[in-house]
Amino acid sequence: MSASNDETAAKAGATADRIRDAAIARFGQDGFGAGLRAVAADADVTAGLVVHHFGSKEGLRKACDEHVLAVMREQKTKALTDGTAGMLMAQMAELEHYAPIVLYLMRSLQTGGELAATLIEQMTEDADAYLAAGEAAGVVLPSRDRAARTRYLAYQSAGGMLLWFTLHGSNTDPEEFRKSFRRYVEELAPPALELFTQGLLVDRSMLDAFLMYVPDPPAGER
Amino acid sequence: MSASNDETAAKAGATADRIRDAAIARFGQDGFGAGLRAVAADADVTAGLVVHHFGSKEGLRKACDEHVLAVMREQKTKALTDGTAGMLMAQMAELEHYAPIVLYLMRSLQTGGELAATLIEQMTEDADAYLAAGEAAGVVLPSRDRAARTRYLAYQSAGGMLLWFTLHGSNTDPEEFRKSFRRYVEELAPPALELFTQGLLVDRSMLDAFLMYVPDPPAGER
DNA sequence: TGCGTGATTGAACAGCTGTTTAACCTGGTG
DNA sequence: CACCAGGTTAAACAGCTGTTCAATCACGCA
Repeated sequence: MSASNDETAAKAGATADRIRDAAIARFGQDGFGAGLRAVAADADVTAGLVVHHFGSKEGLRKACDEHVLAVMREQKTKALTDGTAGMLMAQMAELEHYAPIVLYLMRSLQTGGELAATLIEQMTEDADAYLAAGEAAGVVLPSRDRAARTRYLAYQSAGGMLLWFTLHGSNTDPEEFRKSFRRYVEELAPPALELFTQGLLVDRSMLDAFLMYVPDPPAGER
Repeated sequence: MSASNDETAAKAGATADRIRDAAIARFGQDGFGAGLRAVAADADVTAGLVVHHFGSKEGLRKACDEHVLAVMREQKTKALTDGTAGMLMAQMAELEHYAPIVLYLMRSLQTGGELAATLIEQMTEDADAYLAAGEAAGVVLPSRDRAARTRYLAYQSAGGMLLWFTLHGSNTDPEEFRKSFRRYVEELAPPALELFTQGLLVDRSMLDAFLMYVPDPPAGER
């Protein structure tokens, strides 16, 4: 009894999960404008069953968001960085298995919304901790406004990646997505590291010129 | 005769232009999923007239792209930079008048497509010339791979701005858009200039570590 | 064995989409 | 004046959208 109970519950949950996973993949590939019937067909069910399980299309997307968020939290513990360049590669390799979820995240960033805000908020928190540790260890230079610098770096790196995939991403094939991701890192990591290492300008004149227009961030109002 | 001829032609062209401008504004605010009837209503015409003038929705978008591109080219001559911080402000102030076009460009970046690719290509070219001039003038540090660095900077800055407006942009109101744009520059310009001035890392160890994984960009294959 | 509950389906719904068609109206031309 | 071209409109088209409804099916429970 309990066996068949579990089996039924498992099967029922399996169907809902299958629909959710199909929705994540389909939304990630075609955007959130994809129709319910397309998602349903991917999961070998009917459109009516999708709304039966998730109430509405918005409910389906909310379920997708929550699941992606759960996976992110689960993976976050493993991703505690150590600061070497090899870790970047390792993370990237691991990402390949989670390609649909990464694609969904990219589509969320592209569209906006709560998940996207949460994602970059979490990225900012992680980067802040990472940079603070680096600063304490003496490998990262101190900043006039560390929070502002972290936010800047988070927006730039996430936005740059988003733009890259918006322009060069063959979002239909996860295999192509994997290649595109590797090319992105290979092409943009060297100049990024060079910029982080040596900067761009030879002196402080432009920085000082701009600081004359705006008050010092930590001092002024707010 | 010629007067009424011109008047007729002007009126006819004016209607098509009015539809195009309405489409630019509407697409910029609601995205390219906006319906033809919404665009038509904004221009006080019928949906049928829109397709009569532009053939199809894709034709309408193509006309919008071309017009935006033309405005960009026209404005490009004025925007020849001089390298001071004040020029950034001036450009920004001028942008406020072109808010619908800037919004349309942002939406193009968000959606992808030919215009978006052309936009960042042009940004890259401009930045490359700008950086080369700065390098020659001795205010910009040389790079291991100047093209890669330029591409990196273009993607990062454009993508960061895109992401900013995707998350914080009240894309309905052009007034709100203006405020959002100012806040973006005020919040992100200081850390950007700081990064450009002093870099982020204290030494070359991370750069050297990464360069062990990939061949030197100018030397290796390609 | 029968009851009942939940998964699942197919059909129908109203509303929107881009596009087509026929008619209308206005203004310039022969 | 008649005529034709082109701007403009309202209506209709097929197709898609999310959602609803009734019916069917399978299975656990008493």
